[in-house]
Amino acid sequence: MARVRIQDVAERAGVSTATVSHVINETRFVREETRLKVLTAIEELQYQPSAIARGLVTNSTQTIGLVISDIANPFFTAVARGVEDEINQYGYHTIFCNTDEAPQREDEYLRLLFARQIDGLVIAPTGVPSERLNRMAAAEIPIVLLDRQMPGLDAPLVNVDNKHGAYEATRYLIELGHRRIAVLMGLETISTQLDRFNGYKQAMDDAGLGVDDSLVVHADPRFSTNQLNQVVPPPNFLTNNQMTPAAFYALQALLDLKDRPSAIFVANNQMTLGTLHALKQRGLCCPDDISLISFDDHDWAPLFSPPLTVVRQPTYELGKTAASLLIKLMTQQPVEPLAPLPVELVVRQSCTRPAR
Amino acid sequence: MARVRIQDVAERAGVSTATVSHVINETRFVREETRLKVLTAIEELQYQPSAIARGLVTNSTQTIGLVISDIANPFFTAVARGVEDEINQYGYHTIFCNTDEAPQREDEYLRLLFARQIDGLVIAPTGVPSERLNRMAAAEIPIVLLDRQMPGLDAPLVNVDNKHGAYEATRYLIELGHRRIAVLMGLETISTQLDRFNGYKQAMDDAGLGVDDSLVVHADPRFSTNQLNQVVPPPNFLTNNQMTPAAFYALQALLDLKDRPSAIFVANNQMTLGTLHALKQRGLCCPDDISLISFDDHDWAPLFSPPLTVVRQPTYELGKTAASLLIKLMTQQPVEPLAPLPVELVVRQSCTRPAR
DNA sequence: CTGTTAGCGCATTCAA
DNA sequence: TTGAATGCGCTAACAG
Repeated sequence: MARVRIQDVAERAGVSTATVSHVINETRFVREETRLKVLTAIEELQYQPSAIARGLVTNSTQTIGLVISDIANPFFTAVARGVEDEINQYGYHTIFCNTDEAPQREDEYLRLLFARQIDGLVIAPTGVPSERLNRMAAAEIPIVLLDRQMPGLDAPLVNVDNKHGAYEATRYLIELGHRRIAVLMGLETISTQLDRFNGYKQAMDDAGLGVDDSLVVHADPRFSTNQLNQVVPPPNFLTNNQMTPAAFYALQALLDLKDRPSAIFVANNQMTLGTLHALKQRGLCCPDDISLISFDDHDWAPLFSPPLTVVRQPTYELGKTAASLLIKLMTQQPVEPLAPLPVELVVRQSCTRPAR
Repeated sequence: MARVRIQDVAERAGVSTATVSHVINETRFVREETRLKVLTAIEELQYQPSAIARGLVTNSTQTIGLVISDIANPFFTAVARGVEDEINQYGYHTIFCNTDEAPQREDEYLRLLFARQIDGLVIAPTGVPSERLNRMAAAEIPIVLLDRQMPGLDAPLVNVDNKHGAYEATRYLIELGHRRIAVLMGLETISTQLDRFNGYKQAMDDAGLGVDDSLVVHADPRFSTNQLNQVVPPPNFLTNNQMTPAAFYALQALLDLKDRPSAIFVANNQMTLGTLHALKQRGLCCPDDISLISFDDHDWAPLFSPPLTVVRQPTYELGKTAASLLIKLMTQQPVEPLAPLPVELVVRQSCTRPAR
């Protein structure tokens, strides 16, 4: 079944293709009578204009790219849904790209998105400087940075108040009486992780505690499962996200410490999962043996044992806001810098006063 | 900065556009010397062929559509990631569409996907007969049904063994000694839900228990929060998925029963969340007051209180398989019907022998 | 071994 | 108030 073209409609309606085009796009006046003829023909033929052909001539595809780390990461699925919902209202479609934090994958996706002539881009960059991203900016493709800063790139950023959230989390622990507070961080190239570390540091400094380097743990997703197999049997995770096992392994040394910390601040939800499994495997009880507070809430958190105390961030809104900003950029509306979205401490039961 | 075109490359390399096209696509022999000239020009100009223009002439876009209910549903995010990973290996991109189970949204998305000339479609249909979907099939767009059957549509289905999984879950409860076993189902238009109900029914029948209609609960997502506001204060869910509150409300009558069931089989993960919140709000303890088994596992499940006993389904593989089937369809390879993917009972601690 | 040219399906300028 | 003709950037005959 061959595709119905605009010319088929024109012939059936007894008009020119120009007229058909104009009634479809409402781009110049057409006499009501002929307009109806055209509309009827369209209906009868079930005509659907080709977005491809249209894109070629208008130089716009009504498509945006969304480059994130991993759609299976609950944080990003909520964000993605926010982007999608907002952008759809304006007739745009989204191409999803999972980088898994690999700069090379990021680059490859950007190449493809450019080839596909996207009208705009929302990206949570891996953080590694990207020549291609700069070129896209130079080619005047509207870009919005999502969640993470990208030094050297002149694009608006939509993020949450990471530093403040981390500060509040840490201060909460301090107020409960904790002194030895560990922090579990992910990749340092990600500005979000740095911001959260700085919030932690500030709170420790403000309390006169300072940062004990032995309590700062970095989870490295490249540190694969195999390397520690002999030491600790790895739990089976369904997700193929490397951040979770990385956290699991990174924590082993910390938990081996004679002078174990009494509390830990975990800087994202994927690492929280690894942390909980590590505690469980050692038979450590949270919060009795160790208090736990983590960044990012979700619907399951209150059902955990114990219910998780978290810093909640407005994930869905983050996505919506980024998309809405991109719309403005794409329609040449003025855009001013945005304040970070507020976060909120949600106290449940995974933190308690330290023993003794 | 104007876009670099194939002609710019041709001029710079001192050849025709045809030659440039052929070295890019390796579609006819080009003398090594000229080939290098072209490659150099491409490199120097940072030339990126326009996928749009190419699509117009080749009548293929290297894009597929993925129509699901909600990317924020953990089941579908895993599936989506599977589809994405597989399809990317073959150079295809994915446009995601969330129907939220609304036939109207489904229709609108299908319209847009058709306009965008997708090369193939993976769809978990709402189940409502779709004229447009049939037309797409008639237009010979390769289609793979994901997870759910669509009567009247001649397209291969990739699903899991829902009936068997539900059977095993129910039999497990029966073997524990339960007699009054409730089932919580979602929309009846979704074949998956029906299959699971049938598995439940079969197990009950085989055990000589039969199905007690008062223990069959249907969660209806259209039954919005407002309608029961006065009766029960709704919990605040972060997700905007309606299935979760729907389950929460649907369960109220069941839990009000004088002769409450001693166990419940919940037919998907979104409803499990609502169920757990409903139990929690009433101060009902699982598994002491009521045993719970549900369909679909995830990484958080073992960390719950209690750790959830579930029927695990291979979500990621489901997506991969669907995509791989679509690839075959799109490349005219022969395709034979696929057996449902196997599921697995994962026993944790949310089920116990009934009291007394 | 390479170049010329005709469209792909549409929006849009210029004429009428 | 409408039509004819041009070209978006590319691939694929056809020609040489």
